[in-house]
Amino acid sequence: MCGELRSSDAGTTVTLMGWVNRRRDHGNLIFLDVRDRTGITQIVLDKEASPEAHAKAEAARSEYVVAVTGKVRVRGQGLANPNMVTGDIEVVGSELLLLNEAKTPPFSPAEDAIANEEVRLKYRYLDLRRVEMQKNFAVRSRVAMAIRNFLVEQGFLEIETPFMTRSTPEGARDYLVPSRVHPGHFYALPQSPQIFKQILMISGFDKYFQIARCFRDEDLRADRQPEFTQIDLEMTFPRQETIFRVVEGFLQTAFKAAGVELGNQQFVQMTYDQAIARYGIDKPDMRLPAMVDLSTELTAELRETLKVDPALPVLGFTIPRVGELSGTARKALVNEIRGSFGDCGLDFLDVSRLRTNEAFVPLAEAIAAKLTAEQIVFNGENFTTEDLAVVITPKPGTPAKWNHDPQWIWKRVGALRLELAKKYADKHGLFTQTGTAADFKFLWVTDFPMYEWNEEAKTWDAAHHPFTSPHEDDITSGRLVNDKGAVRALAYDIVLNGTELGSGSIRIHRQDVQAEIFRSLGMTDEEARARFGFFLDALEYGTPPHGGIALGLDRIVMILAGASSLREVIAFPKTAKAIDLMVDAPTPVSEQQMRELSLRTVTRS
RNA sequence: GGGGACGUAGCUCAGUUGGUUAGAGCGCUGCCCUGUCACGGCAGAGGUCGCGGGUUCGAGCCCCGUCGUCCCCGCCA
Repeated sequence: MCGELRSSDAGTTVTLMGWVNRRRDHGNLIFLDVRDRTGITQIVLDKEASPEAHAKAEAARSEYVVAVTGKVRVRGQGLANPNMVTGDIEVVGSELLLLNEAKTPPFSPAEDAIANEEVRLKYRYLDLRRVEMQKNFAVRSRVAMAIRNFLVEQGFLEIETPFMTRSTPEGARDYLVPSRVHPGHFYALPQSPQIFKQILMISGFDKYFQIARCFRDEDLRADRQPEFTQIDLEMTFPRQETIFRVVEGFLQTAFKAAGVELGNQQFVQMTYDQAIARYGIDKPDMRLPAMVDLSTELTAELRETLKVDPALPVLGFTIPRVGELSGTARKALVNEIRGSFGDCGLDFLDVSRLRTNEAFVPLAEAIAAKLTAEQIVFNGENFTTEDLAVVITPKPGTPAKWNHDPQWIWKRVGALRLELAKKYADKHGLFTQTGTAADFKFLWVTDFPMYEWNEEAKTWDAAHHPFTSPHEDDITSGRLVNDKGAVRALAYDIVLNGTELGSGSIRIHRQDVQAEIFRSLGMTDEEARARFGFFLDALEYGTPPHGGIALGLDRIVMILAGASSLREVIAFPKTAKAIDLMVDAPTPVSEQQMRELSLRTVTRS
């Protein structure tokens, strides 16, 4: 194929088929770069040697589909192109067929500059011809295959589950499919195969997996599409660690398939509480140092002078290798931070300014020492003026909302940490991909809270999903009833570079516990039966302990491809408004179709 | 649902304080060219300045609305 010929092929006669990437017309000599999935080869057409082929080449244009037959020749002295893999050779075209013409494309797949997304998505077939995209989908295919092979070798059975299933009101909004046969009734597309995979465990398939399409009718983000692909798995009699080892195993294999040798990289583990306290987020980006609480460094006196609330944490963090900021840049930064925090009682403490006042020098030193300690733990480097230090203090008399949720300040400062990291990403180089294991920082987050307080409805909701098992201790201790906020779930997330790759849990396998959880979520037994009766029934027929996880294949590939949007690794993605610009979906349907489904549209006020 | 950025030639973009005929690069069309590889040279075509309204003697530029794309918050068990 076009990317495969080398100087060792010299002398052989070949036929190449592909698209005209570029044409360079020198009059009696024409060069055609012919492109296919594997690469590009230069074809030379000489008017004297092959007048017919040359004449056809004159008519050829970008993106014409051609077939060229000719002899492979090593290029002469000084004619090789070191920038091309096939640059040592060329094919001397003796016969050229124009298999198909092409309209002038709205943008060229050969161009380095890429068009705006609207045009790319509308002409997706042209966009997908670009080398970059071809590469992404090759990675995707290899990764999926590696995972499939790994799981099958580990004794997992691939089983498909329905796309048309039953609507479950919990969680994300469902995509609904109207039933023709049952007027007014709807199927729902699965948000995940959750209940089916648990039933498969009850059915005795002790290790199940599926590369499954899932559907969620929620608003999109760069890392969220309405339909996406999960590597879904479940097994019987697992401990958390059993699941972790399986996932770590297939990630190693998948990354290897994509050309990244993770070796024996540590999959760090921390609890949800630790993650919030150290990073202010449940999916910490471990490519950056953690936050540190500096409140112990401030004496009561200093707090008074600096107007710092004594009851709340003083959080500091560094963004390494930002480089020294100019005075103006520094001022702008401080204003920006103060501006965004002004309404919630947080203030920026400028460590370098502290040093200018003798009374505060010891404090500045103490803070610097703590930040240094953290940075040494992180990457072995001392904290220097090259690193950006940010210290955020709470003013006394802070807004009441904090009193209900002391984690609020951690989360808020944690968000700032990410914002600044992104802002200085190019400068500090921590996010620059090197193609080695060091680019990828994995993390398991465990012990998620079981319940989440819903301020609007004044109820406790399931933080994960209602089939998640609480810690055994929390069942026996009675916290399930008395102290829902403190109940920990046997739920875990796998996080990579600040992106949640997957989420799983050990499930409830006892009908009485399941019923108890439904009750604790404010569901009466009747309601639970109405929604999940079939599942409660199943639990009563000998359910083994089981658990599993689901990982976003799209996100894994996105990170491996170094892309910043899922659209780069999904062949036919949708826009932020969930529209497919190529096929133009969704569309209205005919009156006839609507009638068949017993549907009528109404205008919403 | 909310906030922000963007929308000018096929593509990427510039367009000053509101002022005559709206520009560049790439691409495209024609002609020339035997060693280019982002080929080169000459000539040329190509515009509903997203759309609608308003202000003004005059709007690509100001105001209001609207549509589209992207990013973020909410939402995503």
